[in-house]
Amino acid sequence: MGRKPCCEKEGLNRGAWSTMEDKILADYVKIHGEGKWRDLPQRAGLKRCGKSCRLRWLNYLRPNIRRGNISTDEEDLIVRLHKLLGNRWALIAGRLPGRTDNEIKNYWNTNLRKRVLDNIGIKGQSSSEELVKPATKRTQLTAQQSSGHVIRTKAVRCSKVAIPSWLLLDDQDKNIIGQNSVPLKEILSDQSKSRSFSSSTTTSENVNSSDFLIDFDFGKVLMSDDIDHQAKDRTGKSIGPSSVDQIARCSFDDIYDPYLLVGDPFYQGLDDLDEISCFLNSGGEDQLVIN
DNA sequence: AATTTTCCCAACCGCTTCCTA
DNA sequence: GTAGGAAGCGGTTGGGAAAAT
Repeated sequence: MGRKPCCEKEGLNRGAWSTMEDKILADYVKIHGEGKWRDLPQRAGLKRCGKSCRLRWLNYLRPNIRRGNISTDEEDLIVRLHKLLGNRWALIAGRLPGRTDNEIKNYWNTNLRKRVLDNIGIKGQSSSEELVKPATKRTQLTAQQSSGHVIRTKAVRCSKVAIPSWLLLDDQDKNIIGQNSVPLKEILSDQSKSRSFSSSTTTSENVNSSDFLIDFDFGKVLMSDDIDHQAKDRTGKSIGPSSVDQIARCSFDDIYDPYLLVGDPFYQGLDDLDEISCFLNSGGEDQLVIN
């Protein structure tokens, strides 16, 4: 038994794509559009697996793909986004126009991971230019990986996000939260009733009732350039330009850092985003352990 | 100059989620 | 409500290029 293969493997081309194959695929997609990848090879006359065609299109042939060196700005953004999102390469790529998840993943694995690991503990260095590229050796990397804190993420969609009250904007902004919002206070209250909720610093009492756990399509919101909102920080001061997209951009400097460094009472113990992520992804099934 | 080692990245694999009948 | 197929995603691999010996 075993998993059914996505397509017949026999008689299919594998490995690097030829220019002829690229042309056939690009022409086909230009005419017929994306999608129906499973049927595409047969229709287009390609001896390739549908998944392979999809990947080739998305990572290489698609228009507006940016190729070439990743700028220091992009690099800095990748580091910040990775700090926030973990190995959610597709989400990270969504913030870097023209870059693909595969490219960012590769760039992270070959360039940034080592540098970030090397700089753990060195505070106050936000500029990637200050990060000196080490003479990387595979053996050194392996040693670091084995001794370091390697976090393996599960391939799950990020669909819920906790919004603290101070990040909630005005009434207009609350409209984007949607119908499925649940006050965190309620959730945590239920948690503490139904199970031993392991928290040394946090109780449901010090959760502001206007903090929300919301259903959230991160990708959609981040990709949106249309919705016009003003972001305000916890003091009410305007912190952001006037679009959600830009809020997303500025959030990593203006929201994320104070999020951890200043610390809302609720978030004070929650500086381990993985704990939050696990908790959210589990739909409350996992215990949220706050140190 | 030849060989070996290391690095990089495109492509593959398998799992999860989404969609639809 | 659910089963099955399609699509999306992240981890891993393989091979060519570059660097080191």
